[in-house]
Amino acid sequence: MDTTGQDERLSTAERRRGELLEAADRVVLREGPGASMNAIAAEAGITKPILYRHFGDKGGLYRALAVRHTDALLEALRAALDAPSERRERVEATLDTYLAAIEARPQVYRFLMHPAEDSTTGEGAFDVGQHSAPLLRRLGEELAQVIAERVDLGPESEELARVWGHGIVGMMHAAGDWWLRERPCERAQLVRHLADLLWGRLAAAGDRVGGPGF
Amino acid sequence: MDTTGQDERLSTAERRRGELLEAADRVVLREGPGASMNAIAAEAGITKPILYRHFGDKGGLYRALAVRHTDALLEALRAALDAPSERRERVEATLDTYLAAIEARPQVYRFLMHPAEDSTTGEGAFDVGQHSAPLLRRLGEELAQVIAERVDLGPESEELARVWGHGIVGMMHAAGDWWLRERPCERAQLVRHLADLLWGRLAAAGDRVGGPGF
DNA sequence: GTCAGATCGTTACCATGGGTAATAACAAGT
DNA sequence: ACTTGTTATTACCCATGGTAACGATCTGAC
Repeated sequence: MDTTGQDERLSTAERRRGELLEAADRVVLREGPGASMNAIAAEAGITKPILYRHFGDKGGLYRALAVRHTDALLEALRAALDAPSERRERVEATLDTYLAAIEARPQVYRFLMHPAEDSTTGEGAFDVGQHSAPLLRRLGEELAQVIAERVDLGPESEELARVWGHGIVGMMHAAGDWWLRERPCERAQLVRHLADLLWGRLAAAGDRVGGPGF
Repeated sequence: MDTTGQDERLSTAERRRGELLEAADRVVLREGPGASMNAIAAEAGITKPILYRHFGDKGGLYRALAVRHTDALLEALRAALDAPSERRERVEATLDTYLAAIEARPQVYRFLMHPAEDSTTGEGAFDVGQHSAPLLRRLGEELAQVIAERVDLGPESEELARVWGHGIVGMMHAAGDWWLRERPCERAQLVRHLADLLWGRLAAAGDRVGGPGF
């Protein structure tokens, strides 16, 4: 990713926009999603109105930021999804890619998923247009498409694929979120556990002594 | 009639707290999670400082509200989880209970899960202490416990159960969220699709023509 | 040279909304 | 009646998103 290099054929406005986004990124990474527009403007060496000229409102800025990171993550996931290996391996690779990403940059992840975080002064923190849902929905749709394209699911293929796409993404997200907080095991282990779940081990497992199992 | 309305002789702090919570509930249901403390106070027939005396800050109020609804939902889920039927049936009943709940009261659901919503004036909307994660984590832990208690998972039982608990809850949540937005099918159908996913149908399905499947 | 007009930028300001003194009613115990 | 503790109110602080009005600067045309 050549974010910093001086791009040749870009209008000054586009260049500026990129610079502003990077400044915003730094601030958000440092201060969390509650970063104020003033702080971002200061980091960029300018003042608020310019930010508003470029991004409309705070939601616009955050959306631009989110899109940027989401694109990067999606690209990585697509690579894992498109690898020429067996299905189980592919699923594990995808899960691992996602988890590795959120492990490597938890701040970015928290920004994308959990808009608010601190409440030092008196405001709580801003959500600004709910960018978490877009990311998850995008991932869900993407996965649904891959499933629909490649897995033979009979007549209800389309519908099933979408349900599964969103379901699996949600599973990955929730498990990852919990794992990131508690770190109860290695990443590889988590990946195996989740793949096992997807592979129907819950259905296959026997009941425990004392009654019918879940 | 003075400000409080029809109160006989009931000045207990707990009663008041309950009344305030109900007023807050009405406002949040009407105006969404972005409801201001002033609005809530007005609905309750009192003023801000009283709310702050009772709940500390906005996060406290919203947390109290969330706990209340979460408790109700959890109770319903526990009933489905504890039914004396077979595992698959139980899983379907639990999924259906959850989905029926969010279908019946989407406003409540959105409040619990998606803190922000509108941005009429100029602020975006407040998250206030992230009450969505607590709900999901609580559900995840609860389910993990049920799984660990009743399913025989071998040596890693504990760990597996927690991963699965959070994973399944996340799957349910994400799929439900998407379903609620797009309504692509009947609830029963969604339940079946999700249960199928949990039952390993993804692993069992064949590849589509043209290459290895996901 | 100088003037019109986009850009790019700043200061000063508004409105909203969370949160908190300072203070007023008012009940009861003495 | 005097004190005391609870309850509620008014009036305020202050941070933040968002904007209007104004200034600087660079470009090309005449």
